[in-house]
Amino acid sequence: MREFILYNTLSRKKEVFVPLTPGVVGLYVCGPTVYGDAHLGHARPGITYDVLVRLFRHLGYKVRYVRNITDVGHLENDSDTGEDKIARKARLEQLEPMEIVQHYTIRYHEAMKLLNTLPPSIEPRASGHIIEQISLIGEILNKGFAYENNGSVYFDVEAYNNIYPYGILSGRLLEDMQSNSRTLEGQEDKKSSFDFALWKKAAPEHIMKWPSPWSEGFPGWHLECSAMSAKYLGDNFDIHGGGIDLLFPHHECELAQNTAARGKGGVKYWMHNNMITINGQKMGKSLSNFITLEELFTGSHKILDQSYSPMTIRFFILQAHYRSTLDFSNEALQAAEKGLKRMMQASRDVCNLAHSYGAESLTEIKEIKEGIYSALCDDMNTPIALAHLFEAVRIVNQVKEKQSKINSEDKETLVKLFEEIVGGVLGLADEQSQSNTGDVLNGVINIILDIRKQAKANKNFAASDHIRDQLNSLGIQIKDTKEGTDWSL
RNA sequence: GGUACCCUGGCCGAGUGGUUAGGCAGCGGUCUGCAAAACCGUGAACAGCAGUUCGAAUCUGCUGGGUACCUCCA
Repeated sequence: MREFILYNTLSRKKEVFVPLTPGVVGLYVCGPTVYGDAHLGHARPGITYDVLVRLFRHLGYKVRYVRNITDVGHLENDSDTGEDKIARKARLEQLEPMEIVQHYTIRYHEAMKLLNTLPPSIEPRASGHIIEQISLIGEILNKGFAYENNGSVYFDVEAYNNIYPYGILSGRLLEDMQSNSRTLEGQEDKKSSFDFALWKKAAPEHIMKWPSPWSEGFPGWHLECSAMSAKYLGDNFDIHGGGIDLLFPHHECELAQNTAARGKGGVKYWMHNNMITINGQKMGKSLSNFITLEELFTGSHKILDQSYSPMTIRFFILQAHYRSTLDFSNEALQAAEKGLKRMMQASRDVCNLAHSYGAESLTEIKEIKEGIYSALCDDMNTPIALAHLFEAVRIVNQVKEKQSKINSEDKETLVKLFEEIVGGVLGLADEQSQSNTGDVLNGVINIILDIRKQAKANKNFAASDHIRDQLNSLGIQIKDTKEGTDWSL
């Protein structure tokens, strides 16, 4: 099996990936808090970890991919009065919290499916794992790294920091943070502002609450990932992923909880995707400068010049390395759209290439293949892999245009590359296939094109142009090629 | 204020010491009744200054500009 290199946030270095169990990968990724529509920012981790999973499977690993749904415990802020995000949305829309959760979970799944991401192996919900979370709080309390106050339980960062280093993941020191902290309102229950809630006592009117040894309440946000990752992947597992904005405090707290309860962090490789920016600024809910995926797919947002297909978004994201920020702009999306179109055209053409017996083998093709694999296995460098794939596109086109020849073995290599890498690992599906337009429409258009062909043969260009214009006004594009006339909606 | 990161050609975006990234746009060409599309080819960059080095986009320092995290955020 080929060596796979992965950047580990914990060590701040690229490391050779060695799974805890040979041939098996356990991956946990922080999923969405379902209180709003998925936006372009959500597409980044969705696609990043999807490609990671696809790549591991392609390389022969068995992967268990766990991605949670946060449906409780995620507060608007860290003060005692901070409202649960979902409860708040439910109050505003006069719905049950679980109606909000159901609605946005379904919509999230739909968006992820359009982006051609594979579903996770397990998709646990925080509200379905209250028992596990309560039991984890008990362990942390027993070890002396948490305290109860007024029905709520808080993680004791200072006590923890006396034994284990708090801040190793995000690279900060508690002392630094203490000397530079802002004072927040409404934290009377906590010993220190760095302490974070493991269990919160719920107000009487609160719906999302469960009984516990301490109070009727609900679990803290950071707790769910510790509890659910351990449940489905074990106390030790290979990779924990998520957006880089979750590094602190979420992942730092998770690591602390794991260590406090079990004496070890439990995660071998921490992996973080970077942000998508808009005009150089992070795209996010709190900044309300985000574009939802639906708006992108339909073009219904004032800053969008046009709509962009899910695969365009996917391609756009894959053209940047996952650890780099990626700036959104119409220009960049349009460039991605055209590049993708060319890639997919070659992907379709490669199967129909005529190979020549006795044509010399192109060493370039082997180099391209090697380049693609080594790029993907070097911390999942998809932009480099795509660059090599575009070299393959050029070869396909040259053969297609009869500017060069290819033997059957090389052709097979190319076919496999497009199938297994473009379609399989990168997950770029062909959106242009006409199979879904219906046989009747296909037939009708073919009849019309046949009439136009006859008009052209008779040099009746007025008639042929008229047909073209009429079809155009219906949104059907006509392309005259050497082989005949292509059309697309 | 603390910590970290970034600044690459018109745009997006790879690249950690010496060789063409790639995509889009541009330009030149092929094809075509025309158009569109498609295809081929191609010029162009490393924020500024100083240093290390035989040699730096790549290492070091300074200056300028920007971003992220420190409160919820993918």
